This record gives sequence, structure tokens and C-alpha cells, in this order.
Amino acid sequence: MRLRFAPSPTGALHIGGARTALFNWLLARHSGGQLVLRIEDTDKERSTKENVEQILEALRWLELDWDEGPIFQSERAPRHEQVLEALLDAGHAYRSSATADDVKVYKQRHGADCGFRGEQEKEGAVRLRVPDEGATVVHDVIRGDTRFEHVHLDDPVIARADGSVLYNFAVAIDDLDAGITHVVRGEDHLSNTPKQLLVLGAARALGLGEGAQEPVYAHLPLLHGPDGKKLSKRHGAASVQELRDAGYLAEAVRNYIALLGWGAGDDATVLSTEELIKRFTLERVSRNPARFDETKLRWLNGLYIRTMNASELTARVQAYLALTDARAAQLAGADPALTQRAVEISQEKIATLAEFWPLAGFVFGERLLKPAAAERWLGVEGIEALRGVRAALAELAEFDQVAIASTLEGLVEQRAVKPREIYQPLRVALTGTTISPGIFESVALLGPEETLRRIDAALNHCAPAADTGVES
RNA sequence: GCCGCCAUCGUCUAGGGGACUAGGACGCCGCCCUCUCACGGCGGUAACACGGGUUCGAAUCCCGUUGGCGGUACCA
Repeated sequence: MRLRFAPSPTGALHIGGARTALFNWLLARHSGGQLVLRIEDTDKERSTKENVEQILEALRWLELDWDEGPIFQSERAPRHEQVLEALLDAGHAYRSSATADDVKVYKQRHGADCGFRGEQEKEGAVRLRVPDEGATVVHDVIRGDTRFEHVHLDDPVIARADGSVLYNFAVAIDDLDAGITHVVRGEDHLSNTPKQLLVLGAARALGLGEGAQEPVYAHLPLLHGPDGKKLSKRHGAASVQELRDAGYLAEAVRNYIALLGWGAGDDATVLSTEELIKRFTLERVSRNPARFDETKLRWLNGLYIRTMNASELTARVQAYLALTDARAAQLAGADPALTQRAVEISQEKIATLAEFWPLAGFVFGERLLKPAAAERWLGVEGIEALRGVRAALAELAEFDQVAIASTLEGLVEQRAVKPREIYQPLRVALTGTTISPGIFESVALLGPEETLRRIDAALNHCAPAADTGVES
């Protein structure tokens, strides 16, 4: 099997493109074949170096590698020109100055469902001659046969007046030259396929690609946003880079994206990349368009985070912080052992890498006292509870999680209050918020000095207000 | 407009004429667990777009309608 992923560098790699890349990659690895990366940059306006680099970066992040390329379509211009001339000489194509408006007029005269046929001229764009009779049938592994009657097809423009070739021509020749056996791409290309097949047929008539089989086509269902509309920035993370920046794991993204338009068939939802490679087949690809909905990705991502070992997760968190928050990265990087312990106590509470710092930043001195939290838990009773906590913790000989737990639990029992009446004031004093990792492990991680220091700070800060309170 | 693709819970999907009282996963709701938030456990909610056929029998096959999407560029 020889496959290709052929993005056009018009910007960041979108989810749809990423899925196309993944399916091609999965197929190549499943079959032991090769994956060719080709950059379709025949539109010089949009094809910038930066855009190409964005795509390569996205593929690298997704950990999808390729065996050949990247081949730049633009660099194959001499070859394209050569084939184009041959097609022109043999009469399979002709020059025509007809514009889009001319085509419109032609259709008004001959009927809307009648394909445009031009006259041969000296100058102008190059059009391929489509036979008047017959039809081109696209054999698609996913969709079955689709028949395109030649009478409905316009003679497609395959090269501009300046001789530079257009997409449908370049694709057909490049696939032929690269010996591509399977073309797997988005469904938006289904209507292009007969044009490419016709180019292929004309090239064959010239004796090109001797013995080569027509490629097997597979058109994947399109991906839409949660509202069923075309995927765009409106829908949150729509590109691979945005997914990475939102704190998703590449393996979770691969797993989730594989499930968009494909299923293992036995209700399996969580599939490692190895399993994906083992089980992926085109025959099981769905025909229905799918919507990209982040909620399930979040769930999967959390699951991958929870099952990862702590040191690996720590490395991922560090890399993520380095990418998104230089200050946090520096604080977390200063003490790797501390960071790993912070990761351990946060692991089951975060669904994305982005959630680590807001939850565990307090460990590194990052504290934002939320007024609402203080108001709710550091009132008269909270301060009173906090004094009790301080006294109890100050006496602790062994400042470990077990000792801390039994001390605080003892306090709860002794005061006959709900646990949260003790724990929440303490949590707010230590972290500034009402949400944090487990309180015992948080206290243990902070250590005695820092814990007491923060409690004292909270007492000093809130006590004056408490003093004015009336006895209740 | 024309050409084409598609149509099962809110979402991703299983389903290939009788095993469908339509299965799973996410989400949502409830209960349990519980120091917050989560995790976990248990239970629940929820779909065959519509109309005609074919057949003893249709979510499954055919036709039509409707809806969504794609193509219709000297874009890719």
C-alpha cells in the first residue's frame, strides 16, 4: 500500500486534516506500506513557509511520521509542464480563453445540466477534453460506486494561461508518479475525483504510468463543528495547535479523532495507538459526517492523564508549562521532585494539562485569594476553626499525611462540626480558593513552616474583621 | 440553478430483512462514596427525519419528499 497525505498549506492544520492524516498513517502502519507527505502548494498566494511549517509542526506533535517527502508540488512544475504539453499535442487538452462568465452563458443556452465545451484557441487557459458520451465511475471503498455522466461535466481548466497547473491536474499526475495505490481524503474531493480520473486516463493514453493500476479511492465523511456548521475558530479549539495549547495529550487526540467516522465495531472506545493500528480498516469507516465535540475528548484526555505514571505526566506538565506559561514553567522547573509530588496529588482531578497550574500552583507560592472564598470560609467561625487547626498542627512531631489526617479528624470530632467547617477555612488559607487537591496531602506537601505561615497570614488578614463581629 | 454525497439517542456510534423491548460510549439527571473539586460505583433519561412501496416480516432493500453537506474558481 502506498498512501499519501497531501495538505495544502493554507494555515494551521485543522481537526479534519488531522484526521485525514491519522487515517492515512494508520493504514500505512497497519499494512506495512508507505506514507508519502506531499505539500500542495500550487497556489502561491496562500502557500507560505510559515503555513508549511505549521503543518509539519502539527504532524510532529501528533507523532504521525511519514516515509517519503515532504514533496513540494510546486517543485514538480517542470514535470507538470511536460505532461501538459504532451496532452496538448495529443489533443486531449486545448487552450481556451473562455471565462467563468462564458461558461455561465453557455449553460443558459444549452441547459444548466449541460457541461461546458470550449473551442480550441491559440491563447488562454488549458482545458481537458471530456468525452461527450459515457460516464466516469468512481469506485470508492467507503461509498461504493458513484457515477458521473460526462454530459454534466464541464471541460475542466487544468492550467492557467501562464502555464502553471491547477490542483486537479497536479494531483492526478503526482499520485501517478508517486505510485500511490490508495487515495484517502475528505469527502469534499469526491466531486473532483472524476476530473482527476479523466486526467489520469488522458495521461495513460499517452503511455504514462505504464502498468499502474487506478488508485483505490476512499472519501472520508466531513467533520463539522458542534452546531453542524463548518469547523472554525468559533468552535473553540479547531486546529491541532489549539488542541495542544488547550492541554490535550497527543495520544488522546489520536484516540478521539479516530472515533470520528470510524469505530472498532465492538463498542471499544478507549484504544491505544497500537490497537488503532492493529484494528483500523477502511471498510469500517462511516459515511455520515461527524461533529467535533470537545466534551468526549476531555473525558478521554482525563482518562489518559489518570492512567499515566506520575513521572511521565510530570514531564508532560513541564513541557506544557514551558509552552504556555514561562513564569509557571520556571517555578515548577526549580524543584522537579516537588513538581512531581504536586502532579501526584492533582492527577485524578485534572482533565487537561492546562488544569494543573490553577489547581496546584499554590504549592509553588502561587496564591490568589479569591474574595468570595474568603468571605464564605474565613468569617468568625472560620477564623476560630483556623486557630484550632494552627494549634493542633503546630504540635505535630511527624508532619506527614497520616499524622495530619488523624490530627485534623480528631479536631473535627472534638469540635463536633461538619468536616468542611474545618477543612474549607484551612483550604482557603493555604490555596486561596475552595478547590484544591486533598487537604491532607496538600498540607503535607507544603510542610510545617509554610503551612503555619499561610495560616498566620490568613489570621492576620482576616482577624480584624472578625473582631468587629458580634457574638452569636 | 445544476451535479453529487449523507440521514439511528443532544454528540460519537453498533446495526447488512426476523436475535430490536434498537446495544455501547460521552453528556445530562438521580443515588452511593466524600474534606472542596474530581475519581469511582449503581441506576435513569434519550434515537431509527417524513411519506410511499417490496416482503409473512423493514432501522436494515427500492422510490419520492424534506433537511444537512460538498462540488460547480485561470482556489486547494
